[in-house]
Amino acid sequence: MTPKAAYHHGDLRAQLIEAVRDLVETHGPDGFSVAEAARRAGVSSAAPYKHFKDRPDILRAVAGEGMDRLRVAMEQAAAAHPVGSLEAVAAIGLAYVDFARTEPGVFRLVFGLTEGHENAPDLQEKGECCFGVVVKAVADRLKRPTNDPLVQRRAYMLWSFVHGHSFLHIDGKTRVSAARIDDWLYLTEISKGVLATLPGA
Amino acid sequence: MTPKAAYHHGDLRAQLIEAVRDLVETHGPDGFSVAEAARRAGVSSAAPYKHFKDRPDILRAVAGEGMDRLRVAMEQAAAAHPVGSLEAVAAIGLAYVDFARTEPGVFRLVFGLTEGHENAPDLQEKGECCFGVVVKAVADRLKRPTNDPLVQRRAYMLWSFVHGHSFLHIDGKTRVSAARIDDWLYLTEISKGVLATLPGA
DNA sequence: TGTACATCAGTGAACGCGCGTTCACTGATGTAC
DNA sequence: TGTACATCAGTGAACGCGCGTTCACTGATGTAC
Repeated sequence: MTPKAAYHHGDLRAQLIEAVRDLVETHGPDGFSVAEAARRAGVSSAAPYKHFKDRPDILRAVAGEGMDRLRVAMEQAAAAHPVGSLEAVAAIGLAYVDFARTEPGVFRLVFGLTEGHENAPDLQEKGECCFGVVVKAVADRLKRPTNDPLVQRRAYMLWSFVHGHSFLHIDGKTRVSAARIDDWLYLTEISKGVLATLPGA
Repeated sequence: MTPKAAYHHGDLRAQLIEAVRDLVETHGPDGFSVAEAARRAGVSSAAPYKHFKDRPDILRAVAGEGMDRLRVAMEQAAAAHPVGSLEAVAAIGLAYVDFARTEPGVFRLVFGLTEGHENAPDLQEKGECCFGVVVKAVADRLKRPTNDPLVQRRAYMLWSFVHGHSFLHIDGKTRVSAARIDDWLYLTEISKGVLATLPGA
C-alpha cells in the first residue's frame, strides 16, 4: 500500500479516471490535460498511454463511467417507490437533477460531446439504457408497453424537462426566476402534469 | 473596399466576432483560438488586442451578441401571434429551439459559462431580458402581472422544457427516443399543459 | 522449489506545435490653427 | 487650403509555456518446466 513501492499497482487506470473526473469538475470538460491528470496520479506524463489510446479516449472513459453511475442512481431512486407510482417517476427525475448538481462537470461532459465523439457506440448504448429507466417507469405508470409511442413520447417530455432544469440549475440561471424551487415538489408536479395529459386516454 | 487597402477598415471588431462565431460553431466553444480568429480576419495575431482585452473578453462579446439575437428572435416570434394567445407562447419556444439548432455552438457558449465568466453583469442582464420575453407572454396568457410568482413559475417550467429539448436535440439524443417529434405540435402541447395546470385557478 | 524468460507497467527525456500576450514600431486618419 | 501634430489601428517578431505524444529503456511480476 506504500504509494511509491507499488510499481505496478494495477490501479492506475482507475486512479487516472478519478483524477480526470476531478479535473473535469474543476476546470470543465475541456480544461483537463493528460499531463495534469498524470501529475495528480503521481505518475509520468507518458504513463496514461499505457491504459488509454489518446486524450479523447480518456474522456470517453470518464463519460462512460459517469453514465453508469447516473443510471444506477436513477434505478435506485425508482426502486425506493412502488412500481407504477408517480413517486417512482419523480424520484428518477430528482436523481437526475441531483447528479447534475453533484457533478456538473461530468454531467456536461456526458451531454456535451465536447470533442465530437458522438459516435462512440458504447456511450450511445449507455445513454439508451439511462433513457430506458425513464421509459420503464412511465410504462409501469401508464400500464402500457415500453415500446408504445405514447409512452416514449411522455418519457421524452419528462426527460426534456428534467434535463433543462438540470442545466439551468448548474449554469446558475435558476436565480433569474424569482420563484424559488423545491425540486421534489416541482418534479412531482411536472410528472403528474405530463403523465396526465393523455390525449384520448 | 479593397481588402488590404483598408488599413483602418474600422470593421475589425465585427469581423473578429463573426470569425469567432464561425469557429465556435465548427470547433465548439473551447476550440477557438485568438490566433485562428485573427487569421480568418486576415489580420496579425496581435490585432485583436486592440479591440478586446483578452481571449475571454472576445468570447463574452460573442455570447452577448448571440443573446441579443436570441432575444430578438423570440420577440419577433411572439409578435407574430395575438397577445395572450397560446400560439405566442409556443412560438417563443420554437424560436428558442430554432436558435439552438441553427447555432448550436453559440447556444452552448451562452449557456455553458465555459470559462467561468458567469459574473459578467451585462451577460446576466441580457439573460434576464430573454427570460423576460417568456414571462411577459405567460403573464399575458394568464392575465396576471409579470411579477406574480405563479407566472414566474410557469415561465420557468416552459423554459426548462424548451431548454432541455434544445440541448437534447443538438446533442443528438433525440434519436434515442423512438417517437419522432414535430416541434410545433410538441411545443403547443407542452405550453398548453403547463399553462393549464393551475393549482387553485 | 528454482530458474529462464516473456510480458507488463512504469520512467524520463525529447520532439514539435500552436497558443496568448507583449512590445516597439509605423503608416493612415482626424483635427486645430 | 495647407501644415503640424496627436491619435488610432494595424504590423511582425519574439517570449515563454504547457501540451500531446513518441521512444528507447528498465525493473517488477507471472508463468512454464
